[in-house]
Amino acid sequence: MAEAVESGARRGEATRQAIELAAIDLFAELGYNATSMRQIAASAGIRPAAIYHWFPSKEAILTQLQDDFMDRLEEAVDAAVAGESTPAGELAAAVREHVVFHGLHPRAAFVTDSEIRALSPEPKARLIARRDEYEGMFRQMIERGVEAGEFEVSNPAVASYAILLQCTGVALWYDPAGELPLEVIARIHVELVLASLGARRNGTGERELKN
Amino acid sequence: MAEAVESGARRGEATRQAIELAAIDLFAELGYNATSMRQIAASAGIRPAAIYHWFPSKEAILTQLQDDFMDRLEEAVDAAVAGESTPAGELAAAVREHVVFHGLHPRAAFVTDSEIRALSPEPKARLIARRDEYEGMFRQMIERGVEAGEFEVSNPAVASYAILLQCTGVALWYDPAGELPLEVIARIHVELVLASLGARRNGTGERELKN
DNA sequence: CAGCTTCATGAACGACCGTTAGGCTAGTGC
DNA sequence: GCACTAGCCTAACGGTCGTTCATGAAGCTG
Repeated sequence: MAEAVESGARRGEATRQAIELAAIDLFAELGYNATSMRQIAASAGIRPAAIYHWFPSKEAILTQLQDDFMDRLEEAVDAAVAGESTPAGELAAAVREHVVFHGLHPRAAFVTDSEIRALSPEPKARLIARRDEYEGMFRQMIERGVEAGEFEVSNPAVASYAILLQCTGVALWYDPAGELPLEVIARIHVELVLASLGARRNGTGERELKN
Repeated sequence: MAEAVESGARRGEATRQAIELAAIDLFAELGYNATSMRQIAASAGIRPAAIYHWFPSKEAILTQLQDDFMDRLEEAVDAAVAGESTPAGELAAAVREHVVFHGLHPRAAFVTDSEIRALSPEPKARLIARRDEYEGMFRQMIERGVEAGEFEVSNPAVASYAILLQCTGVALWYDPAGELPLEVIARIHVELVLASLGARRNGTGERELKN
């Protein structure tokens, strides 16, 4: 017994995860540039030099976190959309999943969003391209909804920006210990989004408006 | 004649403005923590030590910029709302002005929003309180609109978060050289917001939906 | 011109940064 | 038991940071 992590113990891959967890919390709280490798190491229970056994640089930690977040976000939203057949149904499912995912991983979401500018040109361009592609998925759902007569909106691009901004922002204010469960918050956002697009409320699987 | 700013010239208050302008651009582009006093000084055409004649610290520059932005934003929105008589009219005017103001001052908006965490506890609490108060103004307009039967919304607090996030986000993507004029973007957001709240389109001064 | 204030300078301080070099040690493969 | 590697360490590197200090030119006041 007693495999407890002692001072100086070797933990292998567990160390890598400890580094990532420490980095996500510190980056989210202090910002990437205000966080030092020494802080990350201390929070992970190792010495600064040990980080370089797992990551080639500080920036590599950041890009790893951001790539992981985008991977899992895209996977979750793709899966949610796959079960729908109409543009309105797809968008409702995508919005719901986007909100829930951001509520479950607020720090990773925040770090991915707000630390884009901390990246050097190449990874920066890569991440921006990924987010543009993700936004394009929402815009296309809106455009298809307009063509199908399900939505009525002046400008699908502006609408997609507005939708993603308000839903992503849930990561900024949602409190797991607060009054509103995440599922309720997600449902409210689906209502707001569909209403903003002038969606008819018929057969999209939506519940009643009143609480 | 020739009062041109030479190397080593004394510019008095103009130096203060040069520092603020340089800081706003650099903070917005690189982030507060990634921007050095030496960069600000170089961009303002002075030596680092001269900054300390106008500001007691680096953080004081940031708080000055943030306070100025909030002052002018509140003033602009208050003035816009003052001319309206119904909750829906007030909210429409507030959204319009909020969007326009953020489109006109995107860097200041971005610095105010995203560098809250760079502040030390006391100024941080002050700025958060100010933003909470500003958000409360929007929430109250929504609540009054619900009471007056003009809006239909599950949760006014969540709605106000959603509205402010999508409108504030305009500062992140609006391009003055792009296709859409700021006034059009503002109008689209008024449409989206009013629609999301289930507002009736009667006598709120709104134009037609199409185009 | 004398005295004072304003505005800016060059030089330097101690602190902390990301990163690296090199060594120790526990565990594995033979 | 011996070589080898993975994992982590201590120590230190060169560099940059925010800030301070002493100094002085320029301009106002009398």
